[in-house]
Amino acid sequence: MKPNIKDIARHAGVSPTTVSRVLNNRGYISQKTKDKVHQAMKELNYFPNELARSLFKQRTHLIGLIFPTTANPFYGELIFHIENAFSSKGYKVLLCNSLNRVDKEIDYLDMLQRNQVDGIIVGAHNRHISQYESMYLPAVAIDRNLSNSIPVVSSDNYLGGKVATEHLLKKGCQKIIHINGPHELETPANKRREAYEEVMVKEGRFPITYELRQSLDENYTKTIIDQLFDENPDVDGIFASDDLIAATVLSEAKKRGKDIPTELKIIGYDGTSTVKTCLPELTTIQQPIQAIAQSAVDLLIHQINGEAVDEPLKNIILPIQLSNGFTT
Amino acid sequence: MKPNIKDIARHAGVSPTTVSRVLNNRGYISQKTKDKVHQAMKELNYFPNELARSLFKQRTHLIGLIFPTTANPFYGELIFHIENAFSSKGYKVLLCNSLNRVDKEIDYLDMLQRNQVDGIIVGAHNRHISQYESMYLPAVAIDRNLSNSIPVVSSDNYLGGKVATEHLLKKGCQKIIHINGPHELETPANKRREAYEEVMVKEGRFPITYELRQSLDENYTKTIIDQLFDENPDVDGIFASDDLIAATVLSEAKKRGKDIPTELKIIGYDGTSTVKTCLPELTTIQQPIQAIAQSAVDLLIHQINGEAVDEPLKNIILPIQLSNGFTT
DNA sequence: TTTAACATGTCAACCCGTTGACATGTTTTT
DNA sequence: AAAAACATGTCAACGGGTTGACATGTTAAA
Repeated sequence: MKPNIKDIARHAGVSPTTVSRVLNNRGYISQKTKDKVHQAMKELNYFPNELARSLFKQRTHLIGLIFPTTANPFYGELIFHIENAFSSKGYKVLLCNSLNRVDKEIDYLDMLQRNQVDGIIVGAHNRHISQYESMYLPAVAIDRNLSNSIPVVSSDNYLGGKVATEHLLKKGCQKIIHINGPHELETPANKRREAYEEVMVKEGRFPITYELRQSLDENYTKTIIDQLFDENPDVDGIFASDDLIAATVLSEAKKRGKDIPTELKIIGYDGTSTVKTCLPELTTIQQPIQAIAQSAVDLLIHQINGEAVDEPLKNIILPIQLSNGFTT
Repeated sequence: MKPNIKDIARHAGVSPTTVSRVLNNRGYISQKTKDKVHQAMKELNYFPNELARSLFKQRTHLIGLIFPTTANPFYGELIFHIENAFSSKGYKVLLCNSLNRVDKEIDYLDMLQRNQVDGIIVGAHNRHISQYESMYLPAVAIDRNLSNSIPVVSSDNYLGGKVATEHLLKKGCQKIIHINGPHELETPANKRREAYEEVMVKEGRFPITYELRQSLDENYTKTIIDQLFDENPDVDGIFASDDLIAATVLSEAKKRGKDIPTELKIIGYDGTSTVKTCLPELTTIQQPIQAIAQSAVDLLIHQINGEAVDEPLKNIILPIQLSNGFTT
C-alpha cells in the first residue's frame, strides 16, 4: 500500500515527529536529517496525504468554480485565467459545469461544501438560488448577484451595451435590433439589453429585442435569427449579446446575401481570443477577461484570509473596450 | 464553527453512530429516526466532511485533469464532456492547466497525488516525463503515450491527416503545404503530419511542413504564415493541424486578396462546435470530442474499480469525419 | 411462546498527519 | 563553567467520520 509518515520515519531511521518537522519546517532539524528524510520519501515514492493535513488544519486550499460550461470560449478563457491565478497562490480548483441548470448548481454547491472548499467563485447564471444566503463560505460572484454579502466582479455591462448601441448609431444604422439570451436568468446580458433599450429610446428609436430561450435544439439560434430577418427585412444593425450569437448572425446574413457592413452592421460582445482568431473582422465589445479573473481570485483569497471586504470591493466593475472590426 | 456528526447526534437526540448509519444507509434505522436526523442536518446546516470520509475509505472520488488550457476550444469542449461524464458518476474533477510546460505538469502531478486523487486523465503534451512510469495511479492519456501501462484514447490522427491531404489533392491542389505545432512535443498532430507527408510522397509530391514553435508572441503564428505565403506564392492548398491555425491562415489569405477556395483551399482540424459556429465555412477534420471524453472516463473508472484493462482497450482509436465546408 | 428481525446505543480502533508538552542529550556561545 | 541554542525522541490528543463487535430492548412473524 501507499507509504505513510511512519514508513518514512522507519526507513529514514527517525521518528514520525521528525518527519513531520521536516515536512513542515518546524523546530530544529539538522541538514543531515532533512536529507535522510527527503531521501526516504523519494525512495518510497511518498506523497504526504493532503486529506489528513487538511482535516487537521481545517483548510483545504481547494476552491470550487461553478460556471455554465468550459465549452464556451468566454468561460473557457475566464476559467483558464482563474485556475492560473489560483495555482500560482497554492490553491487547487474543483471544476463544476452547471449548464445554467438550477438543480445542477444546487448539487454542486452541496458537493463543494462537503468537500470543505475554502471558497467558491460562481459565474453561473440562474434564477435566484436561496442556498447562497444561508451559506457560510467565502465566495465571489462574477456578473451576478448571489446574495447581499457576496461581492460581485464584472465588467461594465451597461457601458458595453451603451457603447455598442451608440457605435451602430454613429455608423448610421436606421433600424437596430438586439439579440439577447434568456431574460429570466440573472445574466449580465440583461444590463447590456437595458443599455441598448435606453439609448434607443433616448435617440427616439424603437428598441426591438429578440430573446433566445434556453434550447436543446442545435439550430434554435439560427431559427430565431431567420425569423428576425423575415420579420425585419429592413434591419441594418444588430447588436448581439455575445460573439457566438454575432457569428451566427453573420453567417446567416451572408447566406441571405446581405453585404456586411454596407447593408447590415453587426457588433458582438466578449472579445475572447478564440473568436478574435476565428473572426478577426468582427466588431465587438471586449471584456477584460484576465482582469476579471485576477480580481475575483484576489478578492476570494482576501476573504479566505479573514480580511474584511470593504464596501468599494463589494462591486468591482472593470472597463470594457470597443474592438473595431470590419462588420460595422 | 461548522457542526460535526456529534452536534447532529445531540440535536437529533440520537447517537453519532446512528447518524452515521443514516448517512450511509447501513443497518436498521426507523423512518422516524431518519427524518429526525435529516431534520437536524438541515437545521444545523450540516455538510458531512468528505475529507474525513475519504481518509477512512481510502477513496476520494476525485479525478485530476491535466490539459494544456481550457482557453483552447478543443480542450474546453473536451474538458466539458469529461467533467460531465464524471459528475454523472459521482466523481469530482480537479482542473490543471499545464500550458504544455514540463515543470507545471510535474508539479501538478505531484499535487494530484498528494491530494489522493483516484485517477488522472492527461491530455497535456510535453516531452517525455518519467514520473508517469513509476506512478502507481489509474490513468488514461488522451492523444499521448505516457508510459507502457497507461492506456491511450485518441481519434484516428493518421487517418485524419490522410483524409485531409487526399481531400486537397482531390480538389485539384497542386502545391499543398502543411502547418504543424512544435515537433518535439508528443502531440497527435505529429501523426497528422506523418500522414500528410506519406500521402504526398506516395502521390509524387514534395511535402512541405511549416512548424510553429511554442511562442509567447501573439503574432507569431501570423508571422510564420506570412513567411509561408512569401516563400510559396504558388501555394494553393493548406492543411493546418488545427482549426485556429486554419482560421489564421484564412484571414491572412484574405488580407492578401487570395480568393478562397479558387486560389487557395484550406482545411483545418478539430471541428469544435465553437469554431463551427464562428467559421461554418471552414472545411475541417472533425474529432469525436464527446466520444473521446466518454471513452477516457469509462476507461479510467474501469481501472479505478480494479478491473483489468484488456489489450484492445490499451489503445482506443475513434473515427474522425470530414466536415465539408466552403474553404476547399 | 419462541425466534427472528428491527432499532438503537456504547465503545474503541482506524484513516494520516499535526502539534504541544516534555525529556534528554549535544554543541556552541558567553 | 554556566547558559543558550540546537537536535531529536516519546507520547497523546486532535480533526471528523466509519465500522465492527457487542449489548439491550422492542416488535412482528412462525
